[in-house]
Order: sequence, then structure tokens, then C-alpha cells
Amino acid sequence: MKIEKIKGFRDQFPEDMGPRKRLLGVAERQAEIFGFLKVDVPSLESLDLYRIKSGEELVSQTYSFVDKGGREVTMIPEFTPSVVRMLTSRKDISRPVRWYGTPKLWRYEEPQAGRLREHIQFNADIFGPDTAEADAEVIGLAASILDSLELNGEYEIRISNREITEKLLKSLGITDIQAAFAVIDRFRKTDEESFVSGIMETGASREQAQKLHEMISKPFGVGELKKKITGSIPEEDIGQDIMERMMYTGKLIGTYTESSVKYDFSIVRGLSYYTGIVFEAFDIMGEFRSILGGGRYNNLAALLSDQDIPAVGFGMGDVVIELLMKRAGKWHPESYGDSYYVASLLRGDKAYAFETANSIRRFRKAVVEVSERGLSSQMKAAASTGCTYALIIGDKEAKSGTVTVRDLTTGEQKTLYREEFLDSLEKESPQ
RNA sequence: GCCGGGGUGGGGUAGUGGAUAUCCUUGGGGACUGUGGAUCCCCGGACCCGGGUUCAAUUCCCGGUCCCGGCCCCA
Repeated sequence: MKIEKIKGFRDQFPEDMGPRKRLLGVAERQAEIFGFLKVDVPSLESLDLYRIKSGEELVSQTYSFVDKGGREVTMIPEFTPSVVRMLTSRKDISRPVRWYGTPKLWRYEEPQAGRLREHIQFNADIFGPDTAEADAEVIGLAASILDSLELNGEYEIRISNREITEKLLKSLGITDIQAAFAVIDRFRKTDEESFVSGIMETGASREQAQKLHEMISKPFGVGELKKKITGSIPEEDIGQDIMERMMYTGKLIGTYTESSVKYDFSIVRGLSYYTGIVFEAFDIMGEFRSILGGGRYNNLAALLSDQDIPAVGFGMGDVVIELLMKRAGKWHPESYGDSYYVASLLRGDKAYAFETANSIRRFRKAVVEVSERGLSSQMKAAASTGCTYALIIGDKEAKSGTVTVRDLTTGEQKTLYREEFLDSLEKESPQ
């Protein structure tokens, strides 16, 4: 009987696992360099954790079920609520708290390009200070990860601000702010006419809806925010300090990366708990869904506990960035430097070859032959493992205490004393 | 949940209402216990599942399932 995979889930074979391991490794390394500490959360949570903050729409898209004890539980659809629960359960942790994690997340929806039912998400948050500096640090980490993956020039960051957008919408006569956010969120998928009519349904006039469409259509440099808004919103309707903070944040983000950072009114993020800055990163060709996204959510802790903890963070799923890395030719595993395939022609007792392999392993990767086969086959195997050198060990070598080293890229080969060979490895090794 | 397009060895494919289902590649073994991605030889491996129509279904029809893509939603 053939058992098929569950829809939207994936097997992860070495050819993708290698690059994916590097992707997550780079993200984790950058997070650590920034001083973030790793945490992990349960894969299963009470469904109520998501009811509180998001309502039935999200709940209907969760991978949830009633367990044997009659509890409504769900495979976690996001990381943040669990992390907030963790943080608020401890009062001794000094702030700012910088935490990251790489959970698997689940959603019960139809799979499509860049979206599966199970995926891995890198996630990082700063809890405590409600400052432009914390905002910039989180976005800067996101950019540094993408840059470390050699994706400079392949992406750009778009930022916006919920408060500013909300005030903008109000000044245009819009009364149903949530509905307007939903229309804006769909901006990229609709034409001007349906956008305008969608906005008109939220309380704006046609003229105002068209004005909004124009503002949303053109991202601009973050430093121009004030200029762009002046004339659109009456001065008294918008806090100067919010705009100053956004422009300052944009300036700080520029200290992390050369990549383009734009202000973009169309970024609102669907998640209702965002309160201030929101941001996403897109591939430069606009082919894929957003690579990552996040923002400030100052009210979530209060919703889930009796504590008030401002927070800012982002999540980056592994699926979209994989598409981007493949397109950019960067989907390759981490390189281990020189590596050795220990081929053996010894009859019976192969201890000499194994001693050699194990000595190499103090400094380098070594693969030792474990089959009985001719040298020709072993050399083929050496090539297919991707090793840069082959060591050939036969009776001659074992008797004389030597090894024959063959460079698999140039074909050059020499025989030298084993001790001499190992010494040279030790000297060349960085550590 | 809804809509569209697909499913032939591990991957890529050809083909057919009836015969031993094509080719390439990959995998295993051998030539080959002293030199690699080669060559030659041998071997293994497939019509997604169920039902219907039919003398006969991998082929036609229906349903399911999975894959790809879109909608909804976006964590």
C-alpha cells in the first residue's frame, strides 16, 4: 500500500536540506551577532491563544483539532503569541529582551506559490523599549540576514506606519478603518478602479479615493515623508513626532545596509495587532510574495496578560526566500573547504585507512570507504561526494607509513609520509 | 472552502481501447584490488487510487487523492 504525503507538507531531501540549513544557519548567526538569544515554543497550543487576538477568521485557517482530553488545540500558526506568553510568565527577565527562534508553523489553507501548510519561519523580536532604535535594530537584522545570504540588490525594504496611515485615512473621510486596511492590503492585486470603489465603500469620496490611490502607488524615500504628507493631511491631524521618528528610523536602517529602503503606504500587514511601524521585504522584480514582514505590536502582551510590554519583531518564512535564492543562483549548501575521500585497497583489516580518516577529522571533513570495490569505483564515489581530495591507501602505503593524496580538481597526485600529511593539515587549518 | 491545469520507473519523456509499454537519465552489479565524472556489458524500477462503460481500460467517463497555479486570507 502506497501512502501519500499529506497535502501541503514536504519531504526534505539533502539537495534542499543543505541549502536550507545554510539559510537558517546564516539567520541564526546574524541574530546571535546582534545579541539575540534563541528560544523555542511548543508546536501545539490552545486554540484560545489565537482567538483572543485574531478572531475566527484566523482560527478557521489553523491546523486545529480536539485532542483526546476534549481540549481545542492547534498546531501553532505563528510564533509571537507563544513567545509573548513565555515572556509574560517570567518577571525576572531584564529588558530589552532580544529573542529569536526558528519554529515550524502550520496553516490549514490551500497550498500555492510560496505557501505551504507547513513551513519554517525565522522570527526575531525586541521587547521593552518603544523606540526608533529598537525598530531599526529589528529591521537592520532582517536586512543583514538577507545581505549575508548574498541577496544584496535582490530585495528592497518597504516601511510604513499604521498610525500615520490611519490618520491619513481619517483625513480622507474614511470611517471604516479596518475595511480600508483590507482594501489597501489587496492593492497589489487589484486595478485602480476596484481599489477606488473599494475605498469609497469605506466612507471616502471618489476624489479622495483617487488621491489615496495616487499616494499608495508611489513608494518614496523615507526622508521625504513629511514633504509627501504635508498638503494631504491637515497639520493638526498628524503628530509631527511620529513622522520625525519614521524618518529617523529610515536613517538608522541605512547604517545596516546599502539596500533600498522606501516608504510605502500600501504596506499595512493584515495582522490586526500591529500598532506602529510595519515593514516588508520584497524581491526586486516583484515576482514573489513578501520575503519577510513585521512591525511594532505594543498591545499584544496586554491582551494576553496583565502586563504592558511594547514589542517589535518580524518573521521570515523559508518558502519565499527559497524561491528567491533559487532564482538568484544562491541556493547552495555551506562549503566545508577541503575535504578528503579515503579510498582503500587494503584487504581485510582496514585499520590503517580508518586511523588516517579519523586523524583527518580532527581538522577536516573526511569520508571513508565502507564498501568492498575496485579503486576505479571508489574514485567515482569520491567525485560524487564532492570531496576535493582523495586519499589512496593500499598495501604499499600501509607498509611504508605513507598516504597517496590526489587532488580531484587538478588530478595532481603525490605520496608522502602520513605524519607529514597530517602536520600540513593542522598547519593549514584555521582552528 | 472555492476555481483552473496536471499525474506513465527515482528524475525527464514516448505511446496505445487489445501484443513483452519507448527512449534518456539515475540507481545496483561486473569488466576493475593501484587511479575518478569515461567506455562496454548485465540487472532493478512505472501507467496515482476507486468505481463505471467495454469482450477488453494505462488509454474513455465519474469520484477521490496528490502536485502546480489562482481566489479567500495572509501568520
